[in-house]
Amino acid sequence: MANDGIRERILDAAERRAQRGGYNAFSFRELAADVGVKSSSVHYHFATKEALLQALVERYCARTRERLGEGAMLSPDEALRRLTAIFREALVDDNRMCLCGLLAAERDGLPPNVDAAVADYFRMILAYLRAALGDEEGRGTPEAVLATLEGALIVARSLCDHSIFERAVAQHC
Amino acid sequence: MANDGIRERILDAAERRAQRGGYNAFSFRELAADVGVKSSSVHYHFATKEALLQALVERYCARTRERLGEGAMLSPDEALRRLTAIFREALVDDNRMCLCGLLAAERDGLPPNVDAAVADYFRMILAYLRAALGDEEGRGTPEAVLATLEGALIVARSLCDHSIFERAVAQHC
DNA sequence: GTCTATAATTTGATAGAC
DNA sequence: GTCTATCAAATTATAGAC
Repeated sequence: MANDGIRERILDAAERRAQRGGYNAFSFRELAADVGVKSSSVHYHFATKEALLQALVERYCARTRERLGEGAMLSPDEALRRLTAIFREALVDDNRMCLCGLLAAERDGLPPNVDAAVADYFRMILAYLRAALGDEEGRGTPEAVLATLEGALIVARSLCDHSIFERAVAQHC
Repeated sequence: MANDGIRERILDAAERRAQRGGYNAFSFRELAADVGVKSSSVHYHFATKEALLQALVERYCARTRERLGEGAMLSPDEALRRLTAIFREALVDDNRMCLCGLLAAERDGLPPNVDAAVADYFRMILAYLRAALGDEEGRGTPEAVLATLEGALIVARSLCDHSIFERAVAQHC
């Protein structure tokens, strides 16, 4: 069950590329080459690019949700630690942006279904933070935490300096 | 001097489109149509798309610098107020992202010169904040302020809710 | 400095054999 | 389910007339 299934491997390749360059930075042919098939085979699994990206964002959102757990059952510190760790990993392991942060930035160039799936991701993160942080305002609002994490990845990647991420999120974690 | 010069009008059109969809979300033909010329005329003013975007980012950076003024000569409150106002305006007036925040997110799909110009923008903003905030840590680090502003635009635009921007940046301004 | 015309390439997508 | 072959459209970019 490790990682078989062409469909999942196509999504893996798309995820890697989309988190680095965005919606228009990769093609069916490139994904096909990554996986070792032809572009028509990619189209067999995903009829359109919109469908592929929608599935990708939904998988990304589901994985994040599983990894975070139930915000209401965690201490504020643990909840923030888990969320920050996910963003830090994207940066440190592979110099990636958050998939949904990047796509949301490109919003006006996205098909409607992708845009909607991205918005759902943000709603999920904000609900998690609201449940975890409760009424304490010492750590900042859920909106501030999420915004800082997204922006910290952008600036740290552009300046090729991971310590920028740490200085940006220090007050929240 | 209001806004004549085809060159400037091309940059205006590119700026509007790039701040909404990113580097690959517009073409020479679209810019030409916006301005009322043909795409070959756009190429007369900017030989390549890389050159056009580089000029665009440099103009964006220079305008922002002029509008901010010298950070060292401003109170921390006034410095933060000015910077926040620029980001808020992009969101409220026209539902735009920060040009450099969007391009930086797409980093791996950018030509090298554009990537470098975007990094210069972030260095400029961070230097401004360092000069303005000095050693006071009460408002957060320069990195945290910049990251929060960039991320706040992303999330607020995706969820079509300007109040998210205000809740995200409230602690800094 | 702008135009027409076009080259060269890439893209998302489809038809049909196997 | 993957392949070969191909299409129609769009893209960046150039040549040359005016």
